[in-house]
Amino acid sequence: MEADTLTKRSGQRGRFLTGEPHMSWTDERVETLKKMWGEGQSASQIAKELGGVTRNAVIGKVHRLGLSNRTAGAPAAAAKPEPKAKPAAPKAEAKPKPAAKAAPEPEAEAAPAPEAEEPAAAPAPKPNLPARKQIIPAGQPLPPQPSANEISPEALAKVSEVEKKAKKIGLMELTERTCKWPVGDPATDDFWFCGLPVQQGKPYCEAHVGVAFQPMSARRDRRR
DNA sequence: CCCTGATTCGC
DNA sequence: GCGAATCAGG
Repeated sequence: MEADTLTKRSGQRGRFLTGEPHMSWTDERVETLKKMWGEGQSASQIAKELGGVTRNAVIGKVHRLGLSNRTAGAPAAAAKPEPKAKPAAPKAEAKPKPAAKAAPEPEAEAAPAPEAEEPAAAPAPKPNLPARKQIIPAGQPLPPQPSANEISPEALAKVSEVEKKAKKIGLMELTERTCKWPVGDPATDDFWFCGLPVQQGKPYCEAHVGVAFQPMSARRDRRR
């Protein structure tokens, strides 16, 4: 019957949250922060989720809470040489490197997966794959891997065309705003990602979205 | 260019 | 305590 043990919920004033100018770090919000940070979410993602705060605010809070380091099973291989000498130099590491071959980091961007109408269990796209050898290094939610499929010739043509304009970026350059369409063979030097601006809410650029998300109307009839 | 976290410092 | 500005890096 402790009525004041924590009174965590008594902090809510009589206002409902809706675009409040001053978001404070309520117990609830801090909880979310801890949870997401612990999960490896980025500060910007957390900030977006919480709303009303910037990633700077999130980072600042994280540090104040003393959770600057999210070591939780991840190797991290942190090389934390005591910062000194310069007032601004302790900048090294602390970034999730997808190239870590010692431990897969369960970092997921949470694929938005629009169009949830049809059970698109079978991926479809096939950007570029003359041979049958796909050995994706990272074991993360990469875009649907290629797979023989019938796609509108026009869509494919569009892809072929867009591939010429593709930025041809590397894995490191992938962001939520870059088309994540893989091209080529990961095992060769001829592998890259489209990198063009993605379509709102989708992981690929317009051209690749076209072939990635087939309504399945065009792909049915595949009996053999 | 986009992004990441780290730190500083005025509020 | 808070977070914008800044920094340092990928």
